[in-house]
Amino acid sequence: MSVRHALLALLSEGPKYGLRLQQEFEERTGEVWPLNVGQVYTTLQRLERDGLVRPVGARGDRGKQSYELSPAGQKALDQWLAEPDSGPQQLHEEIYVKLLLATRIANGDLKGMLARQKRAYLQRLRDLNRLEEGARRDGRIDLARLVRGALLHTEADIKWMDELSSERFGTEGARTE
Amino acid sequence: MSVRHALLALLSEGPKYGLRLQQEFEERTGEVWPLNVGQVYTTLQRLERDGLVRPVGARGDRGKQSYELSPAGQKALDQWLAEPDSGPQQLHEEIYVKLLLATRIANGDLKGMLARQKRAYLQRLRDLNRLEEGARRDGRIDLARLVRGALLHTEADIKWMDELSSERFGTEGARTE
DNA sequence: ACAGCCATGTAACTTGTTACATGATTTT
DNA sequence: AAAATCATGTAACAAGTTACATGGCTGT
Repeated sequence: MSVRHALLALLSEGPKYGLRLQQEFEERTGEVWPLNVGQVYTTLQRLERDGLVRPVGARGDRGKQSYELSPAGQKALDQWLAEPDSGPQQLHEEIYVKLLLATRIANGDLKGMLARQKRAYLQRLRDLNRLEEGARRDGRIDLARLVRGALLHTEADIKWMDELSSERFGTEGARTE
Repeated sequence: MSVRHALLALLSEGPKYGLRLQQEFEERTGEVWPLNVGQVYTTLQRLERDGLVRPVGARGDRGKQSYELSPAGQKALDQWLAEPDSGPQQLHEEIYVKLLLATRIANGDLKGMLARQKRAYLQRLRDLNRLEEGARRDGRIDLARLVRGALLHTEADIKWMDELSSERFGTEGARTE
């Protein structure tokens, strides 16, 4: 539901047309979250279907069709902002599944896998750091903040992997007693 | 793609039937990731469609239909395990969108929103801690590990929120100059 | 006139997800 | 025989995502 809400949020600043929404979105998230323009239109349709946005006025300038929040849409946005993040989804991430289940099957080299994974994460850390610097330099502070969040998550993942690495795995771990 | 791969991973230990897959999955992830049995069947169908698993033998015991990995399925699993986690998705999380876009619209009380959000996260932290303890006590170490991961992520999110809170927001922040 | 951008739109597909239906076997 | 449990299956939808089609305007 992220794109839906993102569009609502952008529209809360005033009516905007499709392409503009896409541009503003990418302005903020840029290379770390490219948004296909098509998705903006499909999402707008769905939002309209659900009565959260509505076309405003007739087509303008170059066939531009602006949309605005409906009262229901404003309400939905406020509600979304007010309620804390929805929780358990936190756990549905790929790396958890991968490492957890991998520890069970341990196809040959679990250590190798962990090492590879960690190397990739360290690389990502470096990339993100570079990205953050660049973003700050360019005054793209939304992007910088976003990247900062990704950085912290990546660090957390690395810590998690380290903890996993230092446990005893395999057939004799993973037992009750 | 998490459920798909999880099933592949479970099947790599040997042929299993639908309900059993669901049970083993929940044994490990339990309350933090309930998996509707129906989804196991739909996913199995899709995996079979893609040639990654195949029914093995005829129906047994109580109408049980076991499935096994095809060579292609084994290959897909190995590949998935070998390649590092796919990256940019890291950024598509709801809280990022919410806080980032919220800082722009600042509907009334941004501070309040951050505070509310943080309170919810601290609560989650407590819940997860309790859950982890319980899981360890019950010898459900996969669950414990999973929860541990969620814990670290939650801590990272809190840290992120704290960093955001201590920035200057609103109209005069967020500028290039 | 032609290239290229602006802008909208859509058909198609994927995964996740749920509610519900169905039949077979145990248990009481 | 009724109730509970095991087990499979399906119809339906949401949201994300992409590749492609279309038309209008602008500059050369």
